[in-house]
Amino acid sequence: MSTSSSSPSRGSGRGQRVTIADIARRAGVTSAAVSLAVNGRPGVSEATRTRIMEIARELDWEPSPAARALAGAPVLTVGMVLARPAEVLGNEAFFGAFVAGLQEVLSAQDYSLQMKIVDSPEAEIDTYRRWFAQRRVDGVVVVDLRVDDPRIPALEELGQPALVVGGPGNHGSLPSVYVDDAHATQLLVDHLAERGHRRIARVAGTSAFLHTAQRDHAFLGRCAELGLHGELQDAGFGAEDAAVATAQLLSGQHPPTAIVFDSDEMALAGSQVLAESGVAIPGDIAVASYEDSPLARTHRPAITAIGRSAVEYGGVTATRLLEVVSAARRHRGGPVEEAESEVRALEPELRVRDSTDPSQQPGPDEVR
Amino acid sequence: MSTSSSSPSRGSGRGQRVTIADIARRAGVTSAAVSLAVNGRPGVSEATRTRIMEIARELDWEPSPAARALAGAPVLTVGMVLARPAEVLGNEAFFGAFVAGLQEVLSAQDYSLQMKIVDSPEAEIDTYRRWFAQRRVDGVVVVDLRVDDPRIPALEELGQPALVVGGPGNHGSLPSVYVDDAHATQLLVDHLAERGHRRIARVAGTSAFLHTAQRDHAFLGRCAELGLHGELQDAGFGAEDAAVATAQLLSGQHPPTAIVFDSDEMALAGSQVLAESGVAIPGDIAVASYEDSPLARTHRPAITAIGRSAVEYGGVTATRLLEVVSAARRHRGGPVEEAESEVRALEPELRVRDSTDPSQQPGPDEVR
DNA sequence: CTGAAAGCGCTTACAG
DNA sequence: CTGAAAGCGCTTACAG
Repeated sequence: MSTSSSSPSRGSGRGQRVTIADIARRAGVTSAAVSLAVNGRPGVSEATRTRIMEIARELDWEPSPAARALAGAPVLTVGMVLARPAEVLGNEAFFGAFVAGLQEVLSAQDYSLQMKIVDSPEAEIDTYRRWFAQRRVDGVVVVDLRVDDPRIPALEELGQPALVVGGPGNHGSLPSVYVDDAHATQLLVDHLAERGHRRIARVAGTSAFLHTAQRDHAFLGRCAELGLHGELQDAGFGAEDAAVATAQLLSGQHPPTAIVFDSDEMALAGSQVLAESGVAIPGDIAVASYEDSPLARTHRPAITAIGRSAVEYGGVTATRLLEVVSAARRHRGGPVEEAESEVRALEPELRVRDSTDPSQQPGPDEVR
Repeated sequence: MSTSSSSPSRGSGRGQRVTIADIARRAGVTSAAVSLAVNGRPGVSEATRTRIMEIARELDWEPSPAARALAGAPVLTVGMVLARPAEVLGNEAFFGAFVAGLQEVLSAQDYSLQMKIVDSPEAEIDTYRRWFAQRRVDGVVVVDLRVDDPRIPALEELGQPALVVGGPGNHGSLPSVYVDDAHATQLLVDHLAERGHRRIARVAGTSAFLHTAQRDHAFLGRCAELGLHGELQDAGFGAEDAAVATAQLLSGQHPPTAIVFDSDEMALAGSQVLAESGVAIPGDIAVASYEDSPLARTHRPAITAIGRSAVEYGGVTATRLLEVVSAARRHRGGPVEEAESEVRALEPELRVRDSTDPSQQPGPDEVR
């Protein structure tokens, strides 16, 4: 089969990319038919579709995302922008796993993820505006939801597919997925109460984040319900702030007998301070974390933590975002579907370890 | 100024996007002139260029990446694919900071970063192939360099802009950036030798990685030069493997008096094992890490570590990749420039702390 | 179910 | 320095 049959390539043919025109020529159909065939759309018979697909594979054809996008098709990319100090990303066990979960689902649907790090909410909003104006993305996922988040009204006004990670509530008319922080809080408090603790402190991360506020609220609420003394101690995010907060708790009039930290990093830093001060864990003070990680497991005592399966959380998020994107595509311009606009991604789970319960033996699931 | 002057929009004008044609009409020039003007290319007078730019801003014009790409311009995106278990990303302080450093430089040049997580080197190579075939990216950055890395020949064959992070050496004909692991190793060993240690162990990560092999080699070499007893203990990456390796070292005939770990996570896990076994740090055994992090600082004793400024490393990488991309664009098809094809990104720096030297007082730089 | 055409929004030679 | 045109590789109505 000689490939050089017709039309000597006009112009300076560099690269000589395979296009649907090449496939059409070989198959003896028009390029429109090829388009329908490879996109699995009705309009061609099953027989020709099969033939076209075979030729496409034979020719090693790869669709041109640029051409597709220019012609109005989805660009098969979703975006996520992060407005946090760069270094923080590396210090959180949660984030990498969440991204991995996102990627897994997106890749399976041939979608890619575009990420950008900026240094302010304004820059973040501006990025959304430009991404959509340029048609760089089909939708975005919004993380680090804040209590009074300026991104929500901005995205509502843009009217483009966006999925909010966080809640419940506070996501305006945008669809969202969330993990129930109130429930996680209850699991922790109840567990500690069962172990006989009456004075519990919570070392909390940045209060601007919605989930921090929700944890605070649930914490104080649950403590009140159970007749416990609940104490809040603000800290930024990060090891050093947590260490300072822990030291402060120790120096108080009536130090707590249990401390709950907002992340694994904070719990580890706090535990160091306790150990250094000669405080036994959990003998004198019990320790627990809202975030699990390998270090939380290998630490001695191993740290009781909430497991959230960040990978799964990411997966649910991606799945939902893709739904939102295709729904928006279906009825363009129409309002985003209201039904089920808020989805609980997964259930938090309490992993009890030595730091709150010395009787715990590392089970087989801890060994890997 | 009425906007409705000419040509009633043909077709079903939805969205009514602003294009260079609109700008051209307003400016009384051709759209080609607009293209030249907004791309800062010669061919239009300074006066018209200024006028065009003003109109573009007035009209809120955003270039269409799809149209640009289709017409042959760069797509302003670089890619990075990761073939590691998803969860690992979250557990390493290095990675997030590295990505942040990349982003910072890329964003400033209006480039974006596309990331993908896959589960094998084959899938990674396949991703490169498709990315370039589809013209999704202008170039890629290759991380986690392995000793005998199949990606190198694959990328050489593709002949597309790619920058290898790692080395020195082992990057074939591709350009690379690296941090001198041999030097870092020497800093660590020399420091421990100065403190009087004669039996030093190194708990090493996955030996498939080139930098692990280079550290191994440098470690044994430097120990030999100084007449020390150097011992290698293999471990995967991650807390649990490091804990096991540390326990093994302790149970040996002649336990070392100092242990160097390949990452902060490993050093923390190993330190736990030591503490649990009643081994004093640094009294009985000194501990050091190839990777610094907030937890390494807040740990007690604070852990001596190599500082690499992952953010800066990422920045240098991005800068170099952009150079490679534009060089490739300049002389298309021609060979990639050979000169300076291997760049040392930055100098490792030893941060001495209590875990090797109890006399260290936390300096003002440790407080933040 | 299939064919021929217009159009997406740019860039790039190529004449003037 | 400027104008008119072709072309990048698809998709999408619109006729047959």
